Amino acid sequence: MKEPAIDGRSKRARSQRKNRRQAILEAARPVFVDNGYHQTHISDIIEAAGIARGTFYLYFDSKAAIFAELLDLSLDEMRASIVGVDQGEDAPPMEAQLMGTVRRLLSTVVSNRLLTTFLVREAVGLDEEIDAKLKAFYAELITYIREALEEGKKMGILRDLDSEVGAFCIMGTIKQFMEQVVMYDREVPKEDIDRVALAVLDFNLRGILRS
Amino acid sequence: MKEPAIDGRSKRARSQRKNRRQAILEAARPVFVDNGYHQTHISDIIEAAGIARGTFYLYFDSKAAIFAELLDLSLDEMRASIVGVDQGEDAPPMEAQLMGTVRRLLSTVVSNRLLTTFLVREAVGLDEEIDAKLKAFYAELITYIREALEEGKKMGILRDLDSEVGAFCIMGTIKQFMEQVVMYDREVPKEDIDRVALAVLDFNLRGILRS
Amino acid sequence: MKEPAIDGRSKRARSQRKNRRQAILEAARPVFVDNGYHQTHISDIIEAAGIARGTFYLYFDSKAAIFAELLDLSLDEMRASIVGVDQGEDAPPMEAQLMGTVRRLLSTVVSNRLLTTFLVREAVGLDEEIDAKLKAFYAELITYIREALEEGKKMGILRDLDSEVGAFCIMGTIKQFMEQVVMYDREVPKEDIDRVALAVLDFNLRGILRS
Amino acid sequence: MKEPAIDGRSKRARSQRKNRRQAILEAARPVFVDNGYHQTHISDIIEAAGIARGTFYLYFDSKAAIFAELLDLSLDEMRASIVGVDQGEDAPPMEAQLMGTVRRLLSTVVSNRLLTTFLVREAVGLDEEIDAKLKAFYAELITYIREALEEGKKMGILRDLDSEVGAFCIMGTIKQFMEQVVMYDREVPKEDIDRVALAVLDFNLRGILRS
DNA sequence: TATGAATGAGCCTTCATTCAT
DNA sequence: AATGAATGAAGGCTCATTCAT
Repeated sequence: MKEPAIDGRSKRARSQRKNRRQAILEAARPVFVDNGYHQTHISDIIEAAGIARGTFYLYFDSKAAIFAELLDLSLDEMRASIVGVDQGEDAPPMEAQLMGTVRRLLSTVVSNRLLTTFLVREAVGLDEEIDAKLKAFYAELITYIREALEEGKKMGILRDLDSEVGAFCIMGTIKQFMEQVVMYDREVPKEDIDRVALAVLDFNLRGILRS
Repeated sequence: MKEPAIDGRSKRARSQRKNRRQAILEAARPVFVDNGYHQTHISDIIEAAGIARGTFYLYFDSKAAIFAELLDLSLDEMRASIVGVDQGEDAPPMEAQLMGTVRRLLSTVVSNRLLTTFLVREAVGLDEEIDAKLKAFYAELITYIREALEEGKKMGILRDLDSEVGAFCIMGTIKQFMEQVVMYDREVPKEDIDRVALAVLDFNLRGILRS
Repeated sequence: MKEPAIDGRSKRARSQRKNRRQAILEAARPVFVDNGYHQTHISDIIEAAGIARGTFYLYFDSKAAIFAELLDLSLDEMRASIVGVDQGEDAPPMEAQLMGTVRRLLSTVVSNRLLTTFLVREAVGLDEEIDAKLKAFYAELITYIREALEEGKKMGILRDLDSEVGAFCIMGTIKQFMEQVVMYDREVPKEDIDRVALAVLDFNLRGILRS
Repeated sequence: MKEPAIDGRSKRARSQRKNRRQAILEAARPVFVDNGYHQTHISDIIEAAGIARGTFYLYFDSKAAIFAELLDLSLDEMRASIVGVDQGEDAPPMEAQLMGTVRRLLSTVVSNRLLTTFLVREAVGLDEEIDAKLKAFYAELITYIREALEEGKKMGILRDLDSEVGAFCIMGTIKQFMEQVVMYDREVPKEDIDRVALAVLDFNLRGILRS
């Protein structure tokens, strides 16, 4: 008869613990984005989260730890916006799929400026571990693009270009798009996004030369 | 007869002063590149330069100041590797000029990894002033590219794309190239550079689609 | 008929409370001995005792309080191993009594290393109150010895030495013995103890000079 | 011609540096003695030394480091007050030599209460390294005493006792003497010291029994 | 001009204790 | 009585900058 009480308490506790963690994470994110990693102090985070100094350390090991976690969350959100190209028979045409991916990616970027800021401005050169994560993420992305390119070549859709170089060029156009979004932090209307996403895709598909 | 002597002396003094500054700058650059801005301490710089602590502050106002100056130098080197597209009558064809610029740019990047590291990894989010400089540089570059694109369109060489988007896409491919160079800091043979430079140019000109 | 029940309940409660206290004390002792006062944290104690943080403070006012209590227990155990020298007519000879005391003391020390560690290594310079307790205990011991010495002199058994100095010298030999035991925390066989106890007694009785 | 100037400067600097170190050490010693290691904060030391926080760290790596150095100094002072027993032919009689050593030791102890406090009250259980130093010192001392005892036995001056036990008993009487001095920190007149030193020596030589 | 000793604001982290449940 | 999340004071150490020589 005691068990349920204990369970209840600990369940509540566990849930609250999760909430608290979540709340601190959410409070910390904009602080990091606004001030940068080095100019963000634990004081800023706990003030934003409305908690005491010690409380912070109940949930996170260190400043680096909470930052790494935020970065992971961001990377996962980005990953989720990319889905593998479907190569099945009835799959939509490759071009449409790529368009979808680019559009989704750019949408994610635009609708989550905090995340983007992390990826392009904050998380570089801070820490071995953090650097490694970013590097891995980008490598992952480039591999994904390269494989899509090779598949496209095999299918005869794409011309015979250097997949490696092609992949990082595409990667570059996407990252630059992210930069632009972060840099001019005005609201971007949906139509604009669509227009730009299309233009970026168009650029990548056909280049700048008059055919 | 004294005046000239004095002049001479002060000229020599001024020149020595300039040399000293230069020497400190050159000593500091690799330190910043290797350790990153925050992990570079004044101690590291003065040790590398072989000067005393106080001496450093005779030549530079602060750590941020010497960094900003190094950044400026880097940006100028980059600028020097880009020359305006010649629109005169006897000018070489636009395509050749663009190719030349890209090739020069990538060469500069490769032959000066320190500089590149600065631009892509170090100088971001450190300081309002520094950020502004970088932002201005990239804006400048994008403007330059956009104008070249518009010129190309007017001349009928380029197709009718969104110059704005086209410009930042090209910018993105170049920056990504820089990243790759920095990331894999192995020696890159000249032929490889040329090959990749060509591939990047090709990508930008023709995209990935089979025509 | 209710009253007794209530009494019974509260008696049981009181008894449980006492048990809990006892359990915490016993759990804390080895922790303090192993880690030292400052390296022992409340976390260590409650983990060892299997109780919650708050529970600890239901039974003890503070870390210093539980430590002081442990020290008191240790001191009492030590005191119990010393009994007054019997000066009655049919009492065993003084020498035998002293021998007994020393032997008992050393035995206590050896069989209770935790206790000993407390007395010689931990409980020094921590706290005014704790220091005072130790000081009082040792003063008590010295007084006891001094009085025994004076009695011995009166009885003509002992030579005419400075009782004060003699007392603290004996005290010193005992404490050093304790140190040795603590320092080399290997198991010491009973015979060894006896041999060393005898040697210590012999030293104190006859000194080192060839008579 | 520059060399002397530089030398002069650096010599002065080095000398001042030494003085500063010395000054900080001397300022820190009583602070440690009065407050104990854990209750001594860097703030206390720099206040006592009249220096800034950072200055402290120019001369010492950490709080533990300055403490260890003070301990070393104390141990060396103690060592210096002990000289090997001279076993040459014309050497003064062994007994006189021992008496000299004991007297010197006790004198050192009395005239340097700070030092003694370190040895008996402060430097225990603080730190692996510090503990090791103390342990080594006492082991050294015991070895010294034991060898002297064995020599004495060989020479027929001392009776056939257990040298090991004898050594630590003597050690114990000395340490206890130190304790007493520290505990009652009143001024002790020279005659008293001599009287007590004699009494301690007498105790160790002849024990308490009427021969 | 050059030196390098001195400065001190600032920051992360720990941990004994409290208190709402 | 028991729990454990929350608290916040406190402290050791760093490092860019200053300044007397």
